[in-house]
Amino acid sequence: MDRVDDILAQWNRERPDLDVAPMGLIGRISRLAQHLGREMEKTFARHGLNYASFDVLATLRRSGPPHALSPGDLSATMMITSGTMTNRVDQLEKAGLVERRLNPDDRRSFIVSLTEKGFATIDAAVTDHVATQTRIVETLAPDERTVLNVLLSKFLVGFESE
Amino acid sequence: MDRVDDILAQWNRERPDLDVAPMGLIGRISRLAQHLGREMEKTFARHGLNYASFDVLATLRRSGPPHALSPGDLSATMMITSGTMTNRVDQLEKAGLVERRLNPDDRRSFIVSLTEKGFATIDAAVTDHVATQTRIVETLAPDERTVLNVLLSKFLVGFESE
DNA sequence: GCCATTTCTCTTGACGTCAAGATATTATTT
DNA sequence: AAATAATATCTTGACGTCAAGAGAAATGGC
Repeated sequence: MDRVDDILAQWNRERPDLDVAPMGLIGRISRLAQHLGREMEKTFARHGLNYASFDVLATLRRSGPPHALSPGDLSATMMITSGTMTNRVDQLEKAGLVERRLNPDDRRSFIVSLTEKGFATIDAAVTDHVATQTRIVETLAPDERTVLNVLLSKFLVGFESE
Repeated sequence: MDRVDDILAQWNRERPDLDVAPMGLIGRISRLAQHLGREMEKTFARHGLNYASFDVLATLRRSGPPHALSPGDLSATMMITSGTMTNRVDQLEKAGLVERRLNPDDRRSFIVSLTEKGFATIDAAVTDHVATQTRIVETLAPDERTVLNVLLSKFLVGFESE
């Protein structure tokens, strides 16, 4: 029994002609994402980051050596527009966590690469981040997490294949 | 196999010391919420609304007659700050969808109520919205939706009880 | 009854995002 | 070789959100 149940009960009373069960499923995912996001932000803040900057640094870090990608490559995995990517890189460059270099092969584009400071920052942050996440998912039993992952993945593939 | 799996594989290669399974679960919920949100916005736009305005109108509508609540009551169910609520009501008032009236019982607060136009707008929008949601969740079989709901609810309660 | 505290809403300034368009470069066609 | 189309990034202006704090009114303790 969560707050979404209350919302559905209200709809059933006021609009009995509607089958609002799908609203429950989608509402739970949305609200959960909101709660999770806020919890994650706390961890990021401890390292002087926010979700946006963590996302960029993490993508560079996990891409492996030489920890450098173009803005286009970066935004491909991030569900954001090019303008947003420009802004994110600007902030990180000011903070000295990444560098923008010319791409010798294509002068339209740049290469965004982790600095030493950026590498150290993201390595510490991601360690902390995983610890936070591990604590959070302990609400669910291991086999529940497995089932949840399978269902979410199936749901997600429907969007990503479009 | 979704894009989150690719991300986890990268982390396993670059940071084998970390157990990133929790990141998969949380990442899927976040990405799904983002996809779902964008899909919902399309429906709202057809009725001249966005997520923010739909949310307010829907809360007033499902609260039942007289379809009126204070800004405080409204924001209690909406996970937003008071400043955000002020802005939302301002926009809706400009559009003629809600009215702000004095609360005779407490002169610190107002009563936000649906106008006739607001009522008609949200009734049409929510009908359309539920249709969209119904289509979206059809990716999953009915019993899969049931299981997913139970697990998400359990996860959600952990946050809401804090 | 009075004062401190709490409650409720609004204001301000900053931030992250997006859509649309501008600019520069590369790729393709003719 | 020139003209056209496609690509990669950045710029601009608008929007929604939040945190922090202000102002007004209600509440509780003395």
